[in-house]
Amino acid sequence: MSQFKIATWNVNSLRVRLPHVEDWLKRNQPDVLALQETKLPDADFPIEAFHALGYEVVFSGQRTYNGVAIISRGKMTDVMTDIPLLQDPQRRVLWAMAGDICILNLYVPNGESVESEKYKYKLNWLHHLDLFLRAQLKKHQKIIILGDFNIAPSDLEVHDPKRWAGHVLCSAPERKAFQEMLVVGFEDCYRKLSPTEKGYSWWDYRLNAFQRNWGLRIDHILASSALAKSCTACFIDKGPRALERPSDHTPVVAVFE
DNA sequence: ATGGTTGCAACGCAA
Repeated sequence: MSQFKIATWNVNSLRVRLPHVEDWLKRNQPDVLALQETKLPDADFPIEAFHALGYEVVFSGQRTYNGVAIISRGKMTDVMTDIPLLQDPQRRVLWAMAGDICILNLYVPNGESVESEKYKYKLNWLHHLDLFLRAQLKKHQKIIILGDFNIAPSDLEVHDPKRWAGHVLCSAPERKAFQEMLVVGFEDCYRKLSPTEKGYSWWDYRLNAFQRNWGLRIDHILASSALAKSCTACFIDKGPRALERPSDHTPVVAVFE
């Protein structure tokens, strides 16, 4: 493999965003694209649209909420849709191998607010993810974790840190859980290549947040140490967020060579 | 910046 281009995009309904995704694939030609919030039951997944563009697909969906998919140029094997020991009816996890690289596509729970039961669910979910990652790192050298983490890892990833201080997506326990992933053996590709740049991947639909650049960087691509060495680029493509009827997230891309 | 918008699907829930 000379070059491997991988991207993540929370599309907030694949039914609505399929034209954007098709157009983006044609223009950007990634080897792998991980999607979150497809909001589609598996029976309704637009398999043919991706085959027509020369891509294989695997997906784990549900009606109305959540749903993840991996779009890949090459065949995928060893597909898993759940974190062991985490009984979760919500479809948020998709693991697959593409060649010798393990891909883990995540739609981490949002948490709603730090007072919410959903926040407890988020932290428990992240704890089980940590256990799973430790186990997988013992078996595999090359792992990429990517998706909507619903965590802004530091104040550098927040347009207005004072307004967000202590709130969900920015709270200390969430940031600790993210930091733990780096400690066990992953690197944040965007931060590795752009140590001080303020780039966001999500902007609220309300109050013209995108036009005002009131955003957060909550969509991430993490690479295991063995792979991170070969990451030559990682960038956020703001283009799709500026289209008519956009997702509230925009794609994040990483290149390995 | 404590209101506001989007998607789903049904007039509320999740983000």
